[in-house]
Amino acid sequence: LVPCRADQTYGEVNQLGGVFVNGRPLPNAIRVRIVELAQIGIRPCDISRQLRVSHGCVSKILARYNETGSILPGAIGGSKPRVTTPNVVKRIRDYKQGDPGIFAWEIRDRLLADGVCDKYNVPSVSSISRILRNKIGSLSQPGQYEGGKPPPPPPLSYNHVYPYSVSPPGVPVAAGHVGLQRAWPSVHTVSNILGIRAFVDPTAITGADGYQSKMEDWTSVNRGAFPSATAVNAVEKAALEPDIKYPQSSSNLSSYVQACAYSPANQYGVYSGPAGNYVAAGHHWPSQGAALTHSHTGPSSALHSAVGLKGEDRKPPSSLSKHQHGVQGLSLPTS
DNA sequence: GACGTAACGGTTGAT
DNA sequence: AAATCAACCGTTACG
Repeated sequence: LVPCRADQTYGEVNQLGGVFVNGRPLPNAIRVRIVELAQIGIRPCDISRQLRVSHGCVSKILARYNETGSILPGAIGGSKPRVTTPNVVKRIRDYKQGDPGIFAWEIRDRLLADGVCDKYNVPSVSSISRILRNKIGSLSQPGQYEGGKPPPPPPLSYNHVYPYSVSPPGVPVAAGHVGLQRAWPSVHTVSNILGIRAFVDPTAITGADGYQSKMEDWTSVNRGAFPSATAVNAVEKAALEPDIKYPQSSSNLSSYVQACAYSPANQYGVYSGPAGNYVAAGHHWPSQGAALTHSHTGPSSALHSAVGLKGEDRKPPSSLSKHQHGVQGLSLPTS
C-alpha cells in the first residue's frame, strides 16, 4: 500500500506486515523458505502468516513448485524468441524461389519436413505469408532483416534452447519452467530450520519492528543497502549481479545462490544455505536452462554452475526432474 | 478459517 | 531513444 521508503529500503507493506516490492518477485530466499516450511508440514496459511507473504503468493509458489520443481519466479519481460530467424526466412525464400506458386502452408510443411523447424517453432502460416509479403515479396536479396536492422546476433537456433522444443513429448511443461531437481541438503536445511525460528520471531533479530526480517532480502533490490565491502569474494560478486539484474532468471543458479550467498548483507544467516539446491528455472524461452539440475552434489558444484552460465546452458532439460521429488521432498536433516 | 484464483497495478526486457 | 508489447510479479478480494 503505502510506498514506504525508509532510508535504505523501499517497497510496500502488505496486510500481514510483510514487505514487498510491487511488480517484483519475492526474494529467492523467501521463496525457498516457503517451500521448506511446506515440506516440513507447515500449512500454507501458517507459512503465509509466518513469513508475512500473502497466502495467494504462497499458494502460487507452492503450486508452481509442485508442478515444476522450481522455486524460481518466471522470466519477466522480454519477448519470445522469434521463430522467423534469418535462417528460416532464407529457407522460405528458397522455397518460394524454387516454386513461386507455393502456398504458405506448403512452406510450413516443408520447413518441418526439412527439419528447419520443429513443430514448436515453425512459423504460422500467417507468419509465413507475412514474410513472403514483407521480406520476400518482390525482392529477394539475401541479408534482409526485418526493419532493415542489422543482423541480430547469431540467432542461433532457438531450437536447442527453446524449452518447448526440447521437452519430452507428453510431459507437460509449465510454460517456461522446467523442472529442476531438488535435493534438499540436509546440512543446509538444518541451518534453515534453525533460521526459521528467527524468522518467525522477528523481534528476535531485529527488534520490535520485525519487518526487518524481510527487508534483508530487499538488499537485492536496493543496491545502496549493499555493504559492498562485505561482498568481497568472487562468488558473491558474481552472484550479486545476477540477483539484482536477473532476479528471476535463473538460468544461473547464482541468482539463487546469491540470495543466500550474500547473507552477509543480511545479518542473519538465516538464508544461508540451501541455495543452490533449489534451483531453477530459466528464462523461458531461450534458456532452457532451466533445467538446471544442479547437481547438488554440493554447494560448490551448485555454485559452479551458478556462476558460469548466463542464460544458457548446454543441455536440454532433459527430463524434468520434476517427478523425482514427488516422493517426499526434503529429507530433513537428520543430523 | 483454508485456499484457489482473477483482477489489479506494477516491472522488465525484447522488439 | 523512446514506445510498445507481452511476459511475469505479489497483493488483494472474492468465492
